[in-house]
Amino acid sequence: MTSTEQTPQSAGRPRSKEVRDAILQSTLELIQERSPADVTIKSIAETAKVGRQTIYRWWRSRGEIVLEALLEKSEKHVGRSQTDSPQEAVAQFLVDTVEQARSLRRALAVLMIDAQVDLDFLEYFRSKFVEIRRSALIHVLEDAVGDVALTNSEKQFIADMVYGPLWYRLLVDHAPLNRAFADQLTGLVLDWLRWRKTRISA
Amino acid sequence: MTSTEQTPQSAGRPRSKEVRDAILQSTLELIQERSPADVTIKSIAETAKVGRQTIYRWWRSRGEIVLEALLEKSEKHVGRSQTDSPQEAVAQFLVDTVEQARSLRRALAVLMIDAQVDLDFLEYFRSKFVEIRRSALIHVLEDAVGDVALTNSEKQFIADMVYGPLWYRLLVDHAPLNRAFADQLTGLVLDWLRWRKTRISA
DNA sequence: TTATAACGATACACCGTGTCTGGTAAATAG
DNA sequence: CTATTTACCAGACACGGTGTATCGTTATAA
Repeated sequence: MTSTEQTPQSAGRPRSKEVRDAILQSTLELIQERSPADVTIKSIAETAKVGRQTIYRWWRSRGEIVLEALLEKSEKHVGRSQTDSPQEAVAQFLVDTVEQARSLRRALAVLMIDAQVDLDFLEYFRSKFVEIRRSALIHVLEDAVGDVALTNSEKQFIADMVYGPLWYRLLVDHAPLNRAFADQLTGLVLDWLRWRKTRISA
Repeated sequence: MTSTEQTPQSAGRPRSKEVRDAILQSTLELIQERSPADVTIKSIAETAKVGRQTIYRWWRSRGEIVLEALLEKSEKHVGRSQTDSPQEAVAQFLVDTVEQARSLRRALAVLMIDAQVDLDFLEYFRSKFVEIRRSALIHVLEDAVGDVALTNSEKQFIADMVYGPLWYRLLVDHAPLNRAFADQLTGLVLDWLRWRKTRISA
């Protein structure tokens, strides 16, 4: 149902990749420059020099556009750096995550806004974005705990403890999304993992 | 600048408390019944059977109305229950906080939405709501650590660790705001306090 | 009584929404 | 080559919310 899925080229004029990219690019630019309320479908169409109907043909809402733009951007950003230990991998993951959240702050806020207004999009946002990030974190953590099996409840809890404060800072903006914050998260997570390893699994 | 402040009754017809209450009450009702996008100034005025100008005279935005309604509601809810130990006070505080967040979920989401759209309101929301709650939590925690002095950084960190996951669950709605969640938070906080007490203060 | 300000109601210009239509461009099927 | 199909831009449309202004009224202080 999203614009990423493509029909097997049946008939008619094919979709223009240039137009699609212009829309996604213009959306991210507008978010940087304007207030969320001023990033409208109309303003996106005008900035991308595109007919408004073209946007409505491929996306159902502003949120879907922003989400697709972010997903495409993060795919290019998969340059994983080498680390010596699984613990360092956790630290690196959190530094990267916090830095990404900082640089994409405004776009992420728009995603969360639109998810609150549109329940269908909240569902989509959860499955295509939130859960992917949570799984990635948990994967890195499981490498760090070694052969200790984490329960489902523990996985959910630790994911909340990382992404909760992250989104909270991103939205409320009462404290910076900087290296110190990433280090605090790392400390908490690694301490918890250590404590978990030395415990007899019930 | 808010409607709670009153001029010292100079001249002219005084402000109607009935009208004010009707507006706040209608706002909370509408939030329960409708999507955030359908809770408009217009719909609030119609539901409260009030002129639209009357609303604009006392509040600058939808967010301010919702915030004032919530603040008034929580003031009536100050019935603190007695607890034996400071640790139990922490547990009780978190149970109450999670339960409040659950029951006021939709209104709180509207607050966060409006804070993202309007920077002035974000500032107001932080000072009149977020920081108050953070201070209350920290106050309860300081009773529980006894004579150990918490650094400012530690206070901010622990507040993020509680309110972060709370808002995250409230907004993303991937897991319930129930007693189990409150207990998880309590466990984390009390473990952290124990660990903090046994450490030499640097 | 007069001045002042709140209140309900209504009208207004403005803007974004989502849909539709017309004209054109780019592909496939026959 | 022609017919068909679909994408694309442009413009128009009705709808609804915004924030302001105005009018008649009501309630208070001086």
